[in-house]
Amino acid sequence: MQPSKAGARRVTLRDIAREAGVSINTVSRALNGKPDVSEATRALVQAVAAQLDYRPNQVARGLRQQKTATLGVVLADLANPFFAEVAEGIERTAATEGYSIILANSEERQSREQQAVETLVERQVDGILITPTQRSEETIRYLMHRHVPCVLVARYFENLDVPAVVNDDREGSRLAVGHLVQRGHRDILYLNGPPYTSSARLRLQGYRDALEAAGIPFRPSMVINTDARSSGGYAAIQQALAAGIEFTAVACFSDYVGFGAIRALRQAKLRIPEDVAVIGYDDIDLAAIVEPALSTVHIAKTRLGQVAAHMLLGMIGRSAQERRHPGITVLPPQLVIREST
Amino acid sequence: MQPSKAGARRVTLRDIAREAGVSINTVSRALNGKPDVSEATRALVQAVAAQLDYRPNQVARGLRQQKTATLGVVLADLANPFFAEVAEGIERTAATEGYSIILANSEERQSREQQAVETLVERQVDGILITPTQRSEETIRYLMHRHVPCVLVARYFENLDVPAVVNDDREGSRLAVGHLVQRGHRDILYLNGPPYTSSARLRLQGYRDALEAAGIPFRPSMVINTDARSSGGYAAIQQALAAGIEFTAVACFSDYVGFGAIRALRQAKLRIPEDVAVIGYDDIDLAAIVEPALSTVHIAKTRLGQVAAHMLLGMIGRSAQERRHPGITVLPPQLVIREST
DNA sequence: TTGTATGCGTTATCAC
DNA sequence: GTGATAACGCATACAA
Repeated sequence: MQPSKAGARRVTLRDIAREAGVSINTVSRALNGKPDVSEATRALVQAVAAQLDYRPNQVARGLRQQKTATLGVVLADLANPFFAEVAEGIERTAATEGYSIILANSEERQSREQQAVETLVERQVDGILITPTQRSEETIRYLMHRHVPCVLVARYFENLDVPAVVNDDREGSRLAVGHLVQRGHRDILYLNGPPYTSSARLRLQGYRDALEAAGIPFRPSMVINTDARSSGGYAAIQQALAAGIEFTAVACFSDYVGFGAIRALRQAKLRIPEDVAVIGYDDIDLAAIVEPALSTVHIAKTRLGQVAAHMLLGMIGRSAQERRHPGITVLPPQLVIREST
Repeated sequence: MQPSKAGARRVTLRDIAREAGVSINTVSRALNGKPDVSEATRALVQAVAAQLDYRPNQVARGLRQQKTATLGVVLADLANPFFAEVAEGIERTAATEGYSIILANSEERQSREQQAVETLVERQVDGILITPTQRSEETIRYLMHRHVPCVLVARYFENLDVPAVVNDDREGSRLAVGHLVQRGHRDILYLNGPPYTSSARLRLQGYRDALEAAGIPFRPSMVINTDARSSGGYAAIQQALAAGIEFTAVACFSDYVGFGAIRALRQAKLRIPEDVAVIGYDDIDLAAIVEPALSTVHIAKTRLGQVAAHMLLGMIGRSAQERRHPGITVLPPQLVIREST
């Protein structure tokens, strides 16, 4: 018997059944380790299945069982190492638990996010992990309305009762700025991220907390909004320098912003950390590699993904009504002091 | 009528049919824009569908049509910005063409790669994009044997007739090293990547090409193998320094390796580029941001993904026999000179 | 123009 | 233990 000629139809349970001389569902139960099937026939069926190189059709199985063993993942920016690492964590635990992931990239755009979520629903994913754009709550409400298990990652909505796994952004930022204060800095610039994200708002709040704790008055002129890209950090520093703002340290929304800031600072012939200290946030792996190595706040990014995936899997396990909200899990950030402060 | 109570069953064609007072397949053709359905009933059906917030079940559709509109993507290292950007390109064109992607991460391990591919086959993906670990050809052969359309990305097998989209690694490396030569360097260290990958082998070859073109004898002692991580670049430089190898420039397998090299060089109080020039490969976005900005070879990573996805989609369009191999597409690299050379 | 019947590959519910 | 039979939701060949 020639296995799979050109354009060969895929082998199904029916083929095995015919070959083994048993019924189609005996094959099914034999292969799925169900009871009530003699060891003899089970062995026979398994042998035939192996010989024919049988692979179960998960699409058919998904239709029948109303369960696809698939998780939807929609990320705000796949090209950003932060999200890529989160994705890595998600993928790993999903794979370990026998789930596949369908990945979508919203590129921080509400329309793409909405589109992605609708596609995932149509594809009957068992649950969705999402780093929301936060430009609108619509998408999340839609998911809740359709009773699709959902966990927010890295960002969350204060006014929406949806499970989430986040880093303690406020605390992390407080740590970072507190560190600067401890080093004797009082004129600390803050390069903020997109204010529509919970992470940006909370990190800004942490900055204020740290100032307040040190008795340093908060000055709105010391915070500059950026787009969270390194070019944003670069532009912000140039802007601050041009405006004649005096500062000896700069705390950044992210490492990327920090890299841009460092670049602008250096071009202005300022030494780091002697003239100006710089601290980032996220601790992407390049932060440790760059010269000077960037002080920052470590987020366990892979872990974030893993924890979120486990939480979602837990929700999927139980039925709709007993599916109590697991609430918000907050992972502790960690200050990492390197060379830039 | 209350749309979706708690634990509501999903609305199907049958529900629309009942509500609209027509048959189930009239609904199907009305919704799918098929001909032979009066405009009146089509309008009615669409109205009812909208009112019930109907979403087609793509799993059922996939089973019926033997086509899932899904692409499998298996990446060697999701956390690596290079692959993340490739993934971004793939995802974007897939989404544009109405396809979803199931993402798997092989982490450069043969066992995970094999596992991933088998899962994708079971899930009936219409085709697979893969950056092979190249530790074994087994996986690819398996795919060919099963007649699953497949395109290799960024790496390829010289002895296997499989479509691929790659960067011209040999030419890119030749460009990079040629640039170093032109700057007057003759003692050029080469930090090699994992030799089992086609990209590493070809880039090493490009290094030799450039030396030969300049009449500089190749010395095996000038090439040091690394694991392609920045720590590898760091260690390689330390090793070279300790061994007393003399060099005025170092060409690297990747930007990551270059970053590590720069770090080691600086710790040894060597100035860049005055004492030692460094050039990378890939042009990940951080290369431009870092101080000194890294000279490198640009690969159109997103484009790589887009082209590969389009090629795969083209293969999926045609039937198995008329599906001639589209061959190997080679994208031109581009030398980017910044501050490190 | 519309409805009926069948099947995609699988699992589950029943008889035997 | 095992085997018919139905059903998951949809699309299609065919009948009306």
